[in-house]
Amino acid sequence: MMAAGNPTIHDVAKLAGVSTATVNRVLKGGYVSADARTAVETALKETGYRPNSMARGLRMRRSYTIGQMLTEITVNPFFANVAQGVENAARANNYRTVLFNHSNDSKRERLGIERFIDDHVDAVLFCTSTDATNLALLDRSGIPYVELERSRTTAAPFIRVDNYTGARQAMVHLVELGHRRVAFVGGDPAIQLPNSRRGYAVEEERLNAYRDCVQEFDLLTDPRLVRLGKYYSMSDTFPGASGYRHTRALLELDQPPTAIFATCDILAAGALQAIYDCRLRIPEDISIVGFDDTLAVCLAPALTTVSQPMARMGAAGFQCALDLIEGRAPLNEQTLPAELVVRASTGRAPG
Amino acid sequence: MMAAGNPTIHDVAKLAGVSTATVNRVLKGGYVSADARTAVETALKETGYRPNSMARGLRMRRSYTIGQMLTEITVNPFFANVAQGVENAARANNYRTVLFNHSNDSKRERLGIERFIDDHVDAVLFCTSTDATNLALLDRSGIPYVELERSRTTAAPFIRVDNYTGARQAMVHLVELGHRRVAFVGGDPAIQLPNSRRGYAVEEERLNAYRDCVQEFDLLTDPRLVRLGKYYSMSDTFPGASGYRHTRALLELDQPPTAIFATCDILAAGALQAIYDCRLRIPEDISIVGFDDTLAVCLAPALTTVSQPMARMGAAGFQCALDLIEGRAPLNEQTLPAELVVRASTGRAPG
DNA sequence: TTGTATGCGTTATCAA
DNA sequence: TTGATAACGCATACAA
Repeated sequence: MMAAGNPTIHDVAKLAGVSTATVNRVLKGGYVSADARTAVETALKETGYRPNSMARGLRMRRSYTIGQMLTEITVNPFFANVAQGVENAARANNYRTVLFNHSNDSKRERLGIERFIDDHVDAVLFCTSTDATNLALLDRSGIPYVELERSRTTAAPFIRVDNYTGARQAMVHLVELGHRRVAFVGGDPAIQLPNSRRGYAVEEERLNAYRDCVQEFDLLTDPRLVRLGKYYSMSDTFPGASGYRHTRALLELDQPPTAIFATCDILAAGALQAIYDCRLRIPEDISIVGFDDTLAVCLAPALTTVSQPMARMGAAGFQCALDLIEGRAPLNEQTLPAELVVRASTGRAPG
Repeated sequence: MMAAGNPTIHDVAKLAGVSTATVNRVLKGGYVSADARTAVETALKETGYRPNSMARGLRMRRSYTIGQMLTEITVNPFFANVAQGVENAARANNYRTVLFNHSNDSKRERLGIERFIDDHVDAVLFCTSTDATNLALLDRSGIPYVELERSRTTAAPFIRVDNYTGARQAMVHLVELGHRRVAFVGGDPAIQLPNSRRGYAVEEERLNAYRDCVQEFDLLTDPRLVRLGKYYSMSDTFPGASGYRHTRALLELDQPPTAIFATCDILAAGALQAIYDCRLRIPEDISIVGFDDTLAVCLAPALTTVSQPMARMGAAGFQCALDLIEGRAPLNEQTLPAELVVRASTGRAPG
């Protein structure tokens, strides 16, 4: 029924008794007589013809592939969710995606970008990039890119989340529950990789929201309540180890906090373990809010957290990339909202 | 310095003053004079030439791409870990991978396979496949495939994990801690998708290990202690919801178990929530063991679990695929060990 | 309305 | 040791 290998457009043409140009016309739309059309259509069915994407890519000088550079899909589910959002949008537009995880290693990222260039990806999406000089490689190859979550450059479109407002919701929620001694466990703006000059840094926004709320609602001010570090570790066996350590330290304070705002679910997971070890009860003894909404539903108790629109961010990123590919000019910056999801880890302040 | 677009092998040839054939020879190895070689090498450097993978793929009738069909990367971290293992092995062999998630929907899987065929992937890896008739599509296109974790066919290479021995370790561990009333919360062999005739089914193996140990160690036999269902739900907001429900039911028994073997970390996460709600203490009041080692380290308390060699499984799967592609005959079946990791959720039986 | 012919960038055969 | 050339499968300009 079928020759060796997959049928080509030539096979279809021969079977239908027309030229490849005619087959192409019924495929892509164009002037075709009714007779020719039906002949081609039956031939199409008979052969089960499917175009060869490499040949098409070569001819069209377009691979219909976009590269996704991720920090590390296995370490934080955040990335899997973003990737999924990109993937779905891409599929819907007949695009495929190729992933690469750089593990926050700029050299690895460079390798990945070179791979992407070899693959002739039509664009690349970063979530997130480590280094502006790597991005320059893409500029040199004329490959457009967009940045998600964090940005290293001001030229490329940037999809961000409103971390400030999201973090603020978390704090307001705690204040409304009567908490006045609230700790912050989160990313250290200082140790983050060099950012662009856009003026938004994930860490700063979250920390600023905390500090502003401490002021505004006249909460307890104590520098020991603010614990900065990394969101998760690539090297520890447990990525949330630092959340654990910070929380242990907080609980050993003469006056421990009644609530902790851990600005990443992974950090919050570590915090939950520390609290468990100290035999404290959540939320009766202490409340905790996370950020991201990744692990949150899986933890015990289910975590109140600031939910990031991961899939939407991915989809928006893909749309920007497609605009760039097709010569349209996307917004240089888009801000998506984050929203507090209240679950079981927050309650009225004790005492 | 560089013309529009990426440099081609022609650009290199012209710059070096040789033919493309000579450039190809220095690239791929062959008889080249010292003079020509140095000329080409400098031209290579100067242009920053990188071969066009689509042109190569077209010419070689090989895409250097393998398709990865996953159940759903965002629902169970298991898949992200397997995918990562595949990815790393693939990169090391100059292969790239393309992912597709079917969400246990056989129609979606079919769509994905058709995509893979269009992409002319050289092979596909399933983790896991839903339907043997979908696999037949690949047979028809002459695309080899391998199955990971579960198999629907006996023809394709199959990489499996020794679930029986893994589960047995968990049970023995509990027995050694003095538990005699042990519950099983796990997958129902009956509701699983139709399996191949290989005689191993993940669910059966785990359940059999449980049952054998109950017999062998003379543990309490009570049908109410065995709770079967799905490992995780795609539709609930919390994939571990059924673990929660089963555990609640178990705790309401007149004689609740002193230990629960939940054969998936997601199920175990639900169990932990139920136990937390009931204000029981782990492991003082009740012990719990999971399976997979995905969420385990993140839970409170850190979960004792049977660790699956996810990355190894992915790497082995890729190796099989490569063997198939290059005409070697890989083992038809490979069994990888699973190993108990003891953490904080298991302790001596109370009382 | 249809067919012919060419090129996309590689690889590899063959003749020189 | 080297270069001209053909072919992979598709899309399309141009001719008919």
